[in-house]
Amino acid sequence: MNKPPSFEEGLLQYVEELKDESEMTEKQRNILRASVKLFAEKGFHASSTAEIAKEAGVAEGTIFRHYKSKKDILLAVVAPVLVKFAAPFILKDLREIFREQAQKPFGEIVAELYRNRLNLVGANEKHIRILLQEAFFHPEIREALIATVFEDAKAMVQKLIEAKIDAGELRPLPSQAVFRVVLSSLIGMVLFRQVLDKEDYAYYSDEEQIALTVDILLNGIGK
Amino acid sequence: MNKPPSFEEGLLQYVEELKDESEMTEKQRNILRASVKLFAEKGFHASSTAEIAKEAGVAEGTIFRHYKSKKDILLAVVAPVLVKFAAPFILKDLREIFREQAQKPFGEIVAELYRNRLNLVGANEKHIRILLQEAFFHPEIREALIATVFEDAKAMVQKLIEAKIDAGELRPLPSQAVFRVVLSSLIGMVLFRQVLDKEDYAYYSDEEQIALTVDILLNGIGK
DNA sequence: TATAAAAGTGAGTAATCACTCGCTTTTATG
DNA sequence: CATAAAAGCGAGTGATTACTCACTTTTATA
Repeated sequence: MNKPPSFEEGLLQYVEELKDESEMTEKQRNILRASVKLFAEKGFHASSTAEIAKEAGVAEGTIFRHYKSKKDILLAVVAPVLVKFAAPFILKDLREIFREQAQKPFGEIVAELYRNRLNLVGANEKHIRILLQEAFFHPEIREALIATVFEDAKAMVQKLIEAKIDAGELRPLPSQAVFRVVLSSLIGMVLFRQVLDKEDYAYYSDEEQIALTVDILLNGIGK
Repeated sequence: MNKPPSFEEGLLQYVEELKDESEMTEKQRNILRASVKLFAEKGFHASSTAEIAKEAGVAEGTIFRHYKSKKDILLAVVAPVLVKFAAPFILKDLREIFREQAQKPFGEIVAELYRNRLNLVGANEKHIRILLQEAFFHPEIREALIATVFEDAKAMVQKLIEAKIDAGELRPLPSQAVFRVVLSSLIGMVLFRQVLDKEDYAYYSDEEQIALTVDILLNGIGK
Protein backbone atom coordinates (compact mmCIF):
# COMPACT_ATOMS: atom_id res chain seq x y z
CA MET A 1 0.00 0.00 0.00
CA ASN A 2 3.04 2.23 0.18
CA LYS A 3 2.86 4.54 -2.74
CA PRO A 4 6.22 5.48 -4.15
CA PRO A 5 6.91 9.09 -3.29
CA SER A 6 5.18 11.27 -5.85
CA PHE A 7 7.08 14.07 -7.45
CA GLU A 8 5.37 16.47 -5.11
CA GLU A 9 6.69 14.72 -2.06
CA GLY A 10 9.94 13.98 -3.84
CA LEU A 11 11.21 16.58 -6.24
CA LEU A 12 9.18 19.60 -5.25
CA GLN A 13 10.17 19.01 -1.67
CA TYR A 14 13.67 19.91 -2.73
CA VAL A 15 12.38 23.15 -4.06
CA GLU A 16 11.35 24.25 -0.63
CA GLU A 17 14.43 22.96 1.12
CA LEU A 18 16.63 24.58 -1.50
CA LYS A 19 19.73 25.84 0.16
CA ASP A 20 21.35 28.51 -1.83
CA GLU A 21 25.00 28.02 -2.45
CA SER A 22 26.10 30.56 0.12
CA GLU A 23 24.97 28.38 3.00
CA MET A 24 26.84 25.33 1.73
CA THR A 25 30.30 24.25 2.74
CA GLU A 26 33.10 24.55 0.26
CA LYS A 27 33.13 20.76 -0.05
CA GLN A 28 29.43 20.51 -0.65
CA ARG A 29 29.66 23.04 -3.46
CA ASN A 30 32.49 20.99 -4.92
CA ILE A 31 30.36 17.87 -4.81
CA LEU A 32 27.58 19.59 -6.74
CA ARG A 33 29.98 21.10 -9.23
CA ALA A 34 31.65 17.72 -9.81
CA SER A 35 28.29 16.01 -10.16
CA VAL A 36 27.09 18.50 -12.74
CA LYS A 37 30.25 17.97 -14.72
CA LEU A 38 30.13 14.18 -14.63
CA PHE A 39 26.36 13.82 -15.09
CA ALA A 40 26.49 16.11 -18.10
CA GLU A 41 29.40 14.23 -19.62
CA LYS A 42 28.49 10.61 -19.03
CA GLY A 43 25.03 10.57 -17.54
CA PHE A 44 23.77 9.85 -14.07
CA HIS A 45 23.98 6.09 -14.15
CA ALA A 46 27.46 5.99 -15.62
CA SER A 47 28.90 8.31 -12.98
CA SER A 48 29.96 6.57 -9.77
CA THR A 49 30.08 8.16 -6.36
CA ALA A 50 33.77 7.26 -6.25
CA GLU A 51 34.35 9.38 -9.35
CA ILE A 52 32.31 12.24 -7.98
CA ALA A 53 34.31 12.18 -4.76
CA LYS A 54 37.59 12.17 -6.65
CA GLU A 55 36.53 14.97 -8.99
CA ALA A 56 35.32 17.00 -6.02
CA GLY A 57 38.47 16.37 -4.00
CA VAL A 58 36.47 14.89 -1.16
CA ALA A 59 36.18 11.60 0.70
CA GLU A 60 33.37 9.37 -0.51
CA GLY A 61 31.80 9.45 2.93
CA THR A 62 31.44 13.21 2.75
CA ILE A 63 29.03 12.89 -0.14
CA PHE A 64 26.65 10.87 1.97
CA ARG A 65 26.96 13.28 4.85
CA HIS A 66 25.14 15.82 2.66
CA TYR A 67 23.02 13.64 0.36
CA LYS A 68 21.40 10.51 1.62
CA SER A 69 21.65 8.73 -1.73
CA LYS A 70 23.16 9.18 -5.16
CA LYS A 71 19.75 9.99 -6.58
CA ASP A 72 19.51 12.76 -4.02
CA ILE A 73 22.46 14.43 -5.70
CA LEU A 74 20.64 14.28 -9.01
CA LEU A 75 17.56 15.91 -7.57
CA ALA A 76 19.67 18.54 -5.85
CA VAL A 77 21.29 19.28 -9.20
CA VAL A 78 18.07 19.30 -11.15
CA ALA A 79 15.62 20.99 -8.81
CA PRO A 80 17.22 24.44 -8.93
CA VAL A 81 17.18 24.43 -12.72
CA LEU A 82 13.55 23.54 -12.67
CA VAL A 83 12.61 26.10 -10.10
CA LYS A 84 15.02 29.00 -10.25
CA PHE A 85 14.56 28.82 -13.98
CA ALA A 86 11.27 27.57 -15.09
CA ALA A 87 8.96 28.78 -12.41
CA PRO A 88 10.31 32.23 -11.58
CA PHE A 89 11.39 33.02 -15.09
CA ILE A 90 8.22 31.88 -16.68
CA LEU A 91 6.07 33.37 -14.00
CA LYS A 92 8.08 36.57 -13.70
CA ASP A 93 10.10 37.13 -16.84
CA LEU A 94 7.42 35.80 -19.10
CA ARG A 95 4.66 37.45 -17.18
CA GLU A 96 6.55 40.69 -17.57
CA ILE A 97 6.92 40.17 -21.26
CA PHE A 98 3.25 39.47 -21.61
CA ARG A 99 1.89 42.08 -19.26
CA GLU A 100 4.11 45.03 -19.96
CA GLN A 101 4.24 44.34 -23.63
CA ALA A 102 0.83 42.91 -24.35
CA GLN A 103 0.01 45.89 -26.49
CA LYS A 104 3.05 45.32 -28.66
CA PRO A 105 2.67 43.39 -31.92
CA PHE A 106 2.66 39.61 -31.47
CA GLY A 107 5.83 39.28 -33.51
CA GLU A 108 7.78 41.49 -31.16
CA ILE A 109 6.52 39.66 -28.11
CA VAL A 110 7.51 36.32 -29.56
CA ALA A 111 10.91 37.65 -30.60
CA GLU A 112 11.47 38.86 -27.05
CA LEU A 113 10.35 35.49 -25.72
CA TYR A 114 12.76 33.66 -28.02
CA ARG A 115 15.60 35.99 -27.09
CA ASN A 116 14.96 35.41 -23.40
CA ARG A 117 14.74 31.61 -23.63
CA LEU A 118 17.70 31.29 -25.98
CA ASN A 119 19.93 33.20 -23.57
CA LEU A 120 18.68 31.06 -20.73
CA VAL A 121 19.55 27.85 -22.51
CA GLY A 122 22.93 29.14 -23.55
CA ALA A 123 23.83 30.14 -20.02
CA ASN A 124 22.82 26.79 -18.52
CA GLU A 125 23.70 24.23 -21.10
CA LYS A 126 24.96 21.55 -18.73
CA HIS A 127 22.10 21.67 -16.28
CA ILE A 128 19.54 21.57 -19.05
CA ARG A 129 21.33 18.71 -20.67
CA ILE A 130 21.16 16.73 -17.45
CA LEU A 131 17.52 17.65 -16.97
CA LEU A 132 16.54 16.42 -20.43
CA GLN A 133 18.74 13.33 -20.30
CA GLU A 134 17.30 12.16 -17.04
CA ALA A 135 13.74 13.11 -17.94
CA PHE A 136 13.86 10.08 -20.21
CA PHE A 137 14.38 7.71 -17.31
CA HIS A 138 12.83 9.34 -14.26
CA PRO A 139 9.10 9.90 -14.61
CA GLU A 140 9.16 12.23 -11.60
CA ILE A 141 11.53 14.58 -13.39
CA ARG A 142 9.54 14.34 -16.60
CA GLU A 143 6.30 15.10 -14.83
CA ALA A 144 7.80 17.96 -12.87
CA LEU A 145 9.19 19.40 -16.08
CA ILE A 146 5.84 19.23 -17.81
CA ALA A 147 3.84 20.39 -14.81
CA THR A 148 6.00 23.38 -13.93
CA VAL A 149 7.51 24.54 -17.20
CA PHE A 150 5.21 23.35 -19.92
CA GLU A 151 1.73 23.75 -18.48
CA ASP A 152 2.36 27.27 -17.21
CA ALA A 153 3.87 28.43 -20.45
CA LYS A 154 1.07 26.82 -22.39
CA ALA A 155 -1.70 28.49 -20.43
CA MET A 156 -0.05 31.88 -20.62
CA VAL A 157 0.89 31.83 -24.28
CA GLN A 158 -2.44 30.41 -25.39
CA LYS A 159 -4.22 33.17 -23.56
CA LEU A 160 -2.12 35.76 -25.34
CA ILE A 161 -2.74 34.07 -28.67
CA GLU A 162 -6.48 34.08 -28.15
CA ALA A 163 -6.42 37.74 -27.18
CA LYS A 164 -4.45 38.56 -30.30
CA ILE A 165 -6.90 36.59 -32.41
CA ASP A 166 -9.81 38.48 -30.89
CA ALA A 167 -7.97 41.73 -31.55
CA GLY A 168 -7.79 40.74 -35.21
CA GLU A 169 -4.03 40.64 -35.23
CA LEU A 170 -3.78 36.90 -35.80
CA ARG A 171 -5.77 34.53 -37.99
CA PRO A 172 -8.49 32.58 -36.17
CA LEU A 173 -6.58 29.32 -35.79
CA PRO A 174 -6.84 26.85 -32.90
CA SER A 175 -4.60 28.26 -30.18
CA GLN A 176 -3.32 24.78 -29.42
CA ALA A 177 -1.81 24.52 -32.89
CA VAL A 178 -0.41 28.04 -32.81
CA PHE A 179 1.20 27.41 -29.44
CA ARG A 180 2.64 24.18 -30.74
CA VAL A 181 4.26 25.89 -33.71
CA VAL A 182 5.55 28.78 -31.60
CA LEU A 183 7.16 26.35 -29.17
CA SER A 184 8.39 24.05 -31.93
CA SER A 185 10.23 26.92 -33.55
CA LEU A 186 11.96 27.73 -30.29
CA ILE A 187 12.95 24.12 -29.71
CA GLY A 188 14.15 23.96 -33.29
CA MET A 189 16.40 26.97 -32.86
CA VAL A 190 17.91 25.51 -29.71
CA LEU A 191 18.36 22.11 -31.33
CA PHE A 192 20.00 23.46 -34.46
CA ARG A 193 22.25 25.78 -32.54
CA GLN A 194 23.39 23.28 -29.93
CA VAL A 195 23.55 19.97 -31.73
CA LEU A 196 22.27 19.55 -35.24
CA ASP A 197 23.72 22.21 -37.42
CA LYS A 198 26.37 24.17 -35.64
CA GLU A 199 28.18 25.29 -38.82
CA ASP A 200 25.25 26.53 -40.85
CA TYR A 201 23.65 27.99 -37.81
CA ALA A 202 26.78 29.91 -36.92
CA TYR A 203 26.53 31.67 -40.26
CA TYR A 204 23.60 33.63 -38.92
CA SER A 205 23.53 35.29 -35.53
CA ASP A 206 20.92 34.41 -32.93
CA GLU A 207 19.25 37.70 -33.62
CA GLU A 208 19.00 36.98 -37.34
CA GLN A 209 17.66 33.49 -36.70
CA ILE A 210 15.03 34.90 -34.41
CA ALA A 211 14.00 37.54 -36.93
CA LEU A 212 13.77 34.93 -39.69
CA THR A 213 11.80 32.56 -37.52
CA VAL A 214 9.31 35.19 -36.42
CA ASP A 215 8.92 36.39 -40.00
CA ILE A 216 8.13 32.86 -41.16
CA LEU A 217 5.86 32.31 -38.21
CA LEU A 218 3.81 35.42 -38.95
CA ASN A 219 3.84 35.51 -42.73
CA GLY A 220 4.52 31.94 -43.74
CA ILE A 221 6.89 30.74 -46.40
CA GLY A 222 4.38 30.77 -49.25
CA LYS A 223 4.17 33.61 -51.73
CA MET B 1 48.13 6.25 -30.50
CA ASN B 2 45.16 3.94 -30.76
CA LYS B 3 42.23 5.94 -31.93
CA PRO B 4 38.95 4.79 -30.46
CA PRO B 5 36.95 3.05 -33.16
CA SER B 6 35.14 5.67 -35.19
CA PHE B 7 31.50 5.28 -35.89
CA GLU B 8 32.31 4.02 -39.34
CA GLU B 9 34.39 1.16 -38.03
CA GLY B 10 31.98 0.70 -35.16
CA LEU B 11 28.37 1.38 -35.85
CA LEU B 12 28.24 1.31 -39.60
CA GLN B 13 30.05 -1.98 -39.56
CA TYR B 14 26.95 -3.42 -37.99
CA VAL B 15 24.95 -2.15 -40.88
CA GLU B 16 26.77 -4.39 -43.27
CA GLU B 17 26.79 -7.40 -41.02
CA LEU B 18 23.12 -6.93 -40.28
CA LYS B 19 21.51 -10.31 -39.94
CA ASP B 20 17.87 -10.15 -40.56
CA GLU B 21 15.77 -11.77 -37.94
CA SER B 22 15.03 -14.88 -39.96
CA GLU B 23 18.60 -16.11 -39.68
CA MET B 24 18.70 -15.74 -35.92
CA THR B 25 17.98 -18.42 -33.38
CA GLU B 26 14.81 -18.20 -31.36
CA LYS B 27 16.92 -17.34 -28.32
CA GLN B 28 18.83 -14.61 -30.07
CA ARG B 29 15.60 -12.98 -31.13
CA ASN B 30 14.43 -13.19 -27.54
CA ILE B 31 17.58 -11.47 -26.38
CA LEU B 32 17.02 -8.59 -28.76
CA ARG B 33 13.35 -8.33 -27.88
CA ALA B 34 14.15 -8.31 -24.16
CA SER B 35 16.90 -5.74 -24.66
CA VAL B 36 14.61 -3.41 -26.57
CA LYS B 37 12.05 -3.67 -23.81
CA LEU B 38 14.48 -3.04 -20.97
CA PHE B 39 16.55 -0.37 -22.70
CA ALA B 40 13.40 1.53 -23.60
CA GLU B 41 12.05 1.27 -20.07
CA LYS B 42 15.10 1.97 -17.95
CA GLY B 43 17.90 2.87 -20.29
CA PHE B 44 21.00 1.04 -21.38
CA HIS B 45 23.13 1.61 -18.30
CA ALA B 46 20.40 0.68 -15.86
CA SER B 47 19.66 -2.64 -17.55
CA SER B 48 21.93 -5.49 -16.48
CA THR B 49 22.81 -8.49 -18.56
CA ALA B 50 21.34 -10.65 -15.81
CA GLU B 51 17.99 -8.93 -16.29
CA ILE B 52 18.16 -9.25 -20.03
CA ALA B 53 18.87 -12.96 -19.72
CA LYS B 54 15.97 -13.44 -17.33
CA GLU B 55 13.55 -11.43 -19.46
CA ALA B 56 14.64 -13.37 -22.53
CA GLY B 57 14.40 -16.75 -20.80
CA VAL B 58 18.02 -17.51 -21.57
CA ALA B 59 21.23 -18.23 -19.68
CA GLU B 60 23.49 -15.25 -19.22
CA GLY B 61 26.24 -17.03 -21.11
CA THR B 62 24.05 -17.29 -24.18
CA ILE B 63 23.99 -13.53 -24.52
CA PHE B 64 27.74 -13.43 -24.88
CA ARG B 65 27.70 -16.27 -27.36
CA HIS B 66 25.93 -13.87 -29.76
CA TYR B 67 27.18 -10.46 -28.65
CA LYS B 68 30.70 -9.97 -27.51
CA SER B 69 29.79 -7.18 -25.10
CA LYS B 70 26.76 -5.45 -23.65
CA LYS B 71 27.38 -2.45 -25.84
CA ASP B 72 27.25 -4.77 -28.81
CA ILE B 73 23.64 -5.48 -27.96
CA LEU B 74 22.89 -1.78 -27.97
CA LEU B 75 24.44 -1.33 -31.38
CA ALA B 76 22.59 -4.38 -32.69
CA VAL B 77 19.36 -2.84 -31.42
CA VAL B 78 20.07 0.62 -32.73
CA ALA B 79 21.74 -0.03 -36.06
CA PRO B 80 18.68 -1.48 -37.82
CA VAL B 81 16.58 1.52 -36.82
CA LEU B 82 19.21 3.81 -38.18
CA VAL B 83 19.63 1.92 -41.41
CA LYS B 84 16.46 0.09 -42.27
CA PHE B 85 14.68 3.30 -41.36
CA ALA B 86 16.66 6.38 -41.88
CA ALA B 87 18.74 5.51 -44.87
CA PRO B 88 16.34 3.48 -47.02
CA PHE B 89 13.28 5.44 -46.05
CA ILE B 90 14.87 8.78 -46.53
CA LEU B 91 16.68 7.75 -49.65
CA LYS B 92 13.77 5.79 -51.08
CA ASP B 93 10.55 6.99 -49.51
CA LEU B 94 11.61 10.58 -49.39
CA ARG B 95 13.26 10.49 -52.76
CA GLU B 96 9.99 9.11 -54.10
CA ILE B 97 8.05 11.87 -52.48
CA PHE B 98 10.37 14.45 -53.92
CA ARG B 99 10.87 13.01 -57.36
CA GLU B 100 7.44 11.72 -58.23
CA GLN B 101 5.72 14.61 -56.61
CA ALA B 102 8.08 17.48 -57.21
CA GLN B 103 5.54 19.16 -59.42
CA LYS B 104 2.94 19.11 -56.66
CA PRO B 105 2.50 22.20 -54.48
CA PHE B 106 5.04 22.47 -51.68
CA GLY B 107 2.31 22.21 -49.08
CA GLU B 108 1.19 18.83 -50.34
CA ILE B 109 4.72 17.50 -50.46
CA VAL B 110 5.38 18.59 -46.90
CA ALA B 111 2.07 17.13 -45.74
CA GLU B 112 3.01 13.82 -47.33
CA LEU B 113 6.43 14.02 -45.71
CA TYR B 114 4.88 14.67 -42.29
CA ARG B 115 2.40 11.83 -42.75
CA ASN B 116 5.17 9.44 -43.68
CA ARG B 117 7.48 10.36 -40.79
CA LEU B 118 4.70 10.48 -38.22
CA ASN B 119 3.65 6.95 -39.10
CA LEU B 120 7.24 5.82 -38.90
CA VAL B 121 7.69 7.22 -35.44
CA GLY B 122 4.40 5.79 -34.25
CA ALA B 123 5.30 2.32 -35.47
CA ASN B 124 8.73 2.31 -33.84
CA GLU B 125 8.34 4.23 -30.65
CA LYS B 126 10.59 2.07 -28.50
CA HIS B 127 13.50 1.83 -30.88
CA ILE B 128 13.46 5.55 -31.52
CA ARG B 129 13.28 6.21 -27.83
CA ILE B 130 16.38 4.12 -27.26
CA LEU B 131 18.14 5.78 -30.16
CA LEU B 132 17.49 9.26 -28.82
CA GLN B 133 18.22 8.35 -25.21
CA GLU B 134 21.56 6.87 -26.02
CA ALA B 135 22.46 9.58 -28.53
CA PHE B 136 22.96 11.78 -25.47
CA PHE B 137 25.77 9.61 -24.16
CA HIS B 138 27.35 7.88 -27.14
CA PRO B 139 28.90 10.31 -29.60
CA GLU B 140 29.14 7.54 -32.19
CA ILE B 141 25.38 7.11 -32.17
CA ARG B 142 24.83 10.84 -32.22
CA GLU B 143 27.17 11.30 -35.14
CA ALA B 144 25.70 8.39 -37.04
CA LEU B 145 22.23 9.82 -36.48
CA ILE B 146 23.24 13.22 -37.77
CA ALA B 147 25.34 11.90 -40.62
CA THR B 148 22.79 9.42 -41.98
CA VAL B 149 19.41 10.86 -41.13
CA PHE B 150 19.92 14.57 -40.75
CA GLU B 151 22.45 15.47 -43.41
CA ASP B 152 20.67 13.54 -46.15
CA ALA B 153 17.30 14.99 -45.31
CA LYS B 154 18.76 18.46 -45.09
CA ALA B 155 20.42 18.31 -48.49
CA MET B 156 17.33 16.91 -50.15
CA VAL B 157 14.78 19.22 -48.58
CA GLN B 158 16.90 22.33 -49.04
CA LYS B 159 17.26 21.52 -52.71
CA LEU B 160 13.50 21.23 -53.04
CA ILE B 161 13.01 24.47 -51.16
CA GLU B 162 15.39 26.31 -53.42
CA ALA B 163 13.70 24.93 -56.50
CA LYS B 164 10.33 26.04 -55.20
CA ILE B 165 11.72 29.48 -54.46
CA ASP B 166 13.06 29.74 -57.98
CA ALA B 167 9.68 28.62 -59.30
CA GLY B 168 8.14 31.52 -57.43
CA GLU B 169 6.05 29.28 -55.22
CA LEU B 170 7.87 30.21 -52.01
CA ARG B 171 9.19 33.50 -50.71
CA PRO B 172 12.92 34.04 -51.20
CA LEU B 173 14.03 33.13 -47.69
CA PRO B 174 17.29 31.44 -46.70
CA SER B 175 16.71 27.75 -47.29
CA GLN B 176 18.51 26.92 -44.04
CA ALA B 177 15.88 28.77 -42.04
CA VAL B 178 13.00 27.30 -44.02
CA PHE B 179 14.37 23.80 -43.55
CA ARG B 180 14.79 24.46 -39.87
CA VAL B 181 11.18 25.52 -39.48
CA VAL B 182 9.88 22.62 -41.57
CA LEU B 183 11.82 20.14 -39.44
CA SER B 184 10.97 21.93 -36.19
CA SER B 185 7.29 21.62 -36.94
CA LEU B 186 7.65 17.89 -37.50
CA ILE B 187 9.60 17.43 -34.29
CA GLY B 188 7.00 19.53 -32.52
CA MET B 189 4.16 17.33 -33.70
CA VAL B 190 5.97 14.21 -32.58
CA LEU B 191 6.86 15.76 -29.24
CA PHE B 192 3.36 16.98 -28.51
CA ARG B 193 1.76 13.73 -29.57
CA GLN B 194 4.11 11.42 -27.71
CA VAL B 195 4.99 13.26 -24.55
CA LEU B 196 3.97 16.83 -23.96
CA ASP B 197 0.33 17.23 -24.63
CA LYS B 198 -1.34 13.92 -25.14
CA GLU B 199 -4.81 15.12 -24.14
CA ASP B 200 -5.07 18.29 -26.19
CA TYR B 201 -3.33 16.65 -29.06
CA ALA B 202 -5.77 13.75 -29.06
CA TYR B 203 -8.57 16.24 -29.65
CA TYR B 204 -7.34 16.63 -33.19
CA SER B 205 -6.39 13.75 -35.46
CA ASP B 206 -2.92 13.44 -36.93
CA GLU B 207 -4.37 14.47 -40.27
CA GLU B 208 -5.87 17.62 -38.82
CA GLN B 209 -2.65 18.51 -37.02
CA ILE B 210 -0.72 18.07 -40.24
CA ALA B 211 -3.18 20.24 -42.17
CA LEU B 212 -3.02 22.96 -39.53
CA THR B 213 0.75 22.85 -39.39
CA VAL B 214 1.19 23.06 -43.13
CA ASP B 215 -1.34 25.89 -43.30
CA ILE B 216 0.58 27.86 -40.69
CA LEU B 217 3.86 27.01 -42.34
CA LEU B 218 2.71 28.33 -45.72
CA ASN B 219 0.50 31.23 -44.74
CA GLY B 220 1.73 32.19 -41.29
CA ILE B 221 -0.38 33.03 -38.31
CA GLY B 222 -0.58 36.77 -38.97
CA LYS B 223 -3.59 38.35 -40.61
C1' DT C 1 38.08 28.30 26.86
C1' DA C 2 35.12 24.18 27.43
C1' DT C 3 31.71 21.44 24.96
C1' DA C 4 28.74 19.83 21.75
C1' DA C 5 27.33 19.67 17.14
C1' DA C 6 28.51 19.55 12.40
C1' DA C 7 31.68 18.33 8.79
C1' DG C 8 34.95 15.30 7.03
C1' DT C 9 37.32 10.85 6.61
C1' DG C 10 38.47 6.23 4.47
C1' DA C 11 38.56 1.41 5.33
C1' DG C 12 35.03 -1.91 5.07
C1' DT C 13 30.67 -4.41 3.11
C1' DA C 14 27.35 -6.95 0.71
C1' DA C 15 25.42 -6.75 -3.63
C1' DT C 16 25.79 -6.43 -8.29
C1' DC C 17 28.30 -5.79 -12.51
C1' DA C 18 29.87 -7.53 -17.25
C1' DC C 19 32.03 -11.27 -18.71
C1' DT C 20 34.54 -16.27 -18.92
C1' DC C 21 34.94 -21.09 -19.34
C1' DG C 22 34.39 -25.94 -19.19
C1' DC C 23 30.71 -28.46 -20.14
C1' DT C 24 26.26 -30.44 -22.46
C1' DT C 25 22.79 -30.29 -26.04
C1' DT C 26 21.21 -29.26 -30.62
C1' DT C 27 21.84 -28.70 -35.43
C1' DA C 28 23.96 -29.16 -39.86
C1' DT C 29 26.71 -31.75 -43.10
C1' DG C 30 28.87 -35.48 -45.84
C1' DC D 1 24.56 -42.43 -39.00
C1' DA D 2 28.99 -40.28 -37.61
C1' DT D 3 31.18 -36.13 -36.56
C1' DA D 4 32.07 -31.54 -36.02
C1' DA D 5 30.41 -27.08 -35.38
C1' DA D 6 27.19 -24.09 -33.37
C1' DA D 7 24.15 -22.98 -29.64
C1' DG D 8 23.12 -23.07 -24.93
C1' DC D 9 24.20 -23.40 -20.18
C1' DG D 10 25.25 -21.68 -15.28
C1' DA D 11 28.56 -21.64 -11.67
C1' DG D 12 32.43 -18.82 -10.99
C1' DT D 13 35.54 -14.41 -11.55
C1' DG D 14 37.55 -10.06 -10.15
C1' DA D 15 36.17 -5.46 -10.43
C1' DT D 16 33.06 -2.02 -9.16
C1' DT D 17 28.85 -0.42 -7.07
C1' DA D 18 26.29 2.63 -3.56
C1' DC D 19 26.45 3.11 0.96
C1' DT D 20 27.90 2.56 6.32
C1' DC D 21 30.26 3.46 10.43
C1' DA D 22 33.58 4.28 13.90
C1' DC D 23 36.58 7.72 14.19
C1' DT D 24 38.97 12.55 13.77
C1' DT D 25 38.86 17.44 12.76
C1' DT D 26 36.60 21.83 12.36
C1' DT D 27 33.19 25.12 13.67
C1' DA D 28 29.85 27.39 16.46
C1' DT D 29 28.11 28.60 20.93
C1' DA D 30 27.76 29.71 25.85
